[in-house]
Amino acid sequence: MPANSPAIEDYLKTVYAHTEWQPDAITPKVLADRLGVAPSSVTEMVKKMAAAGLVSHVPYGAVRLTDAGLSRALAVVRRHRLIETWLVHEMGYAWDEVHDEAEVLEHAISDRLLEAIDVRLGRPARDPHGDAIPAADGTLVSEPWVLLGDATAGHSGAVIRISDRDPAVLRLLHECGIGPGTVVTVTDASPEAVTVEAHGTAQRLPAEAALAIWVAA
Amino acid sequence: MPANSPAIEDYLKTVYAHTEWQPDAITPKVLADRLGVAPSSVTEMVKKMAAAGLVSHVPYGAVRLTDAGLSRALAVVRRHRLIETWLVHEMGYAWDEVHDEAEVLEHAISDRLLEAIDVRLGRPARDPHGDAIPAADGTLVSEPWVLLGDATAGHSGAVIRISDRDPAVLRLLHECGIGPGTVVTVTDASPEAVTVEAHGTAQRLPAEAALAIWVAA
DNA sequence: CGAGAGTTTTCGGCATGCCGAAACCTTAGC
DNA sequence: GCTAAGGTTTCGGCATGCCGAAAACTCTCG
Ligand SMILES: [Mn+2]
Ligand SMILES: [Mn+2]
Ligand SMILES: [Mn+2]
Ligand SMILES: [Mn+2]
Repeated sequence: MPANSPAIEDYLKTVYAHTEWQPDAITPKVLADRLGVAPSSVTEMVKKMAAAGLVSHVPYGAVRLTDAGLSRALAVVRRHRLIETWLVHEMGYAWDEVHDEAEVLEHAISDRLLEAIDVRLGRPARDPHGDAIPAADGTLVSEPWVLLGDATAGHSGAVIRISDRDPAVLRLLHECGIGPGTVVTVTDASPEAVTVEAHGTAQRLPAEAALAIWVAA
Repeated sequence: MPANSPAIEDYLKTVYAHTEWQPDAITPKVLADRLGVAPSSVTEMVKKMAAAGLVSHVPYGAVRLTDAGLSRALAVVRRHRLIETWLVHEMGYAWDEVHDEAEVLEHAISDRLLEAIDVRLGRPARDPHGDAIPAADGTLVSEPWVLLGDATAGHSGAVIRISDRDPAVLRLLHECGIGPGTVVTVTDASPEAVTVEAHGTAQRLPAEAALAIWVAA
């Protein structure tokens, strides 16, 4: 009946985020891993969310957002990314330090305060990781992209976005001088690692880093 | 065992706030009214907090903060008041609009973000209502004061602080042009209302407003 | 002193969200 | 096709925080 709570907002956000990186719908197991809860907790919560019309789910099947769930998820994603942007632009945070703070604040800020932050920042279209910030009406900017982990040798383009899921990856890329906007050229690609040229120097990126990066197609 | 949670933080803050306006310790009934919960809920929570060493309480008696509880309460009050100040100084809120937002954010902000806000604001000593903001070490500024509701005719002084508990009182005072710093002179005092001269005009303040105002002694 | 009013506590219960163990499906490999 | 592994669900249980009803207590007034 409630249909909204910090817990449900995090479930919605996680289901949505998965679709940004993977074409197939998320399974309960992956949801549980991402959220750091037991699979049995996911079963229960998904059942409640399905009853509330936020996701569709058949027993033993994957979890998909309904239209209502997508719109709720986009609202949470908007909060998360605007807060991250604010922390970096105004509060002196580095891009690899904002995720945990935003993870909590996204559930606590009012619509009014969010609007005030959005205005102060000039209604940004992307957060510090290059993640697109949904507009208040759910609109999203988009550009053609390819996962750096899937790119072939010779591919060249600007980094569009970097997953903020793993702080270790963010720190590694920070040390390499790679961030949103950096132009990279793939010189060698294998399943274990991708070697790119960036700022005129060669960088070897392990698969977990290469799969966290979108490059312009 | 937890000894901290949004609920416990609100209980601590409420017990502390009572001591700023009333000399006697708070009773469970008043605590319940202020928090908007049932008396039985207070009994349970106070028992937990006493077990955690945050308050002292004998059955059927009043509730008092221990040293540990006071220090925890001051930390929450500091958060609340710094957030209110930030909302007014940087986010375009009026002083009668900040309380509810701060009531939620005080439980969500990290120490690091609080420090960044404090620095940005220049480490303010008082919030928009004139409430003293405890320093990170628990230090508090203080000046001699008297409740306007207890003042006698002829008393004159600057308004030091105004309780932010009742938004209606805040709006009334806003319309009267009375805020922290306003110099008022009591021209008539009765149990029902106090008449003061402020900015050269007479204002009749009902008891609930007069009892929400500290004036310099 | 003895009531009665008001306050406080006790008790059973509910809602949310989480867990582990065990049972139950699905599916890939043989 | 069968089986075993792995994913999913069910089930009982726990922690937090809240409630209302009823019992217990305190205190004031007559
Ligand atoms: Mn979150
Ligand atoms: Mn991000
Ligand atoms: Mn609060
Ligand atoms: Mn205040």
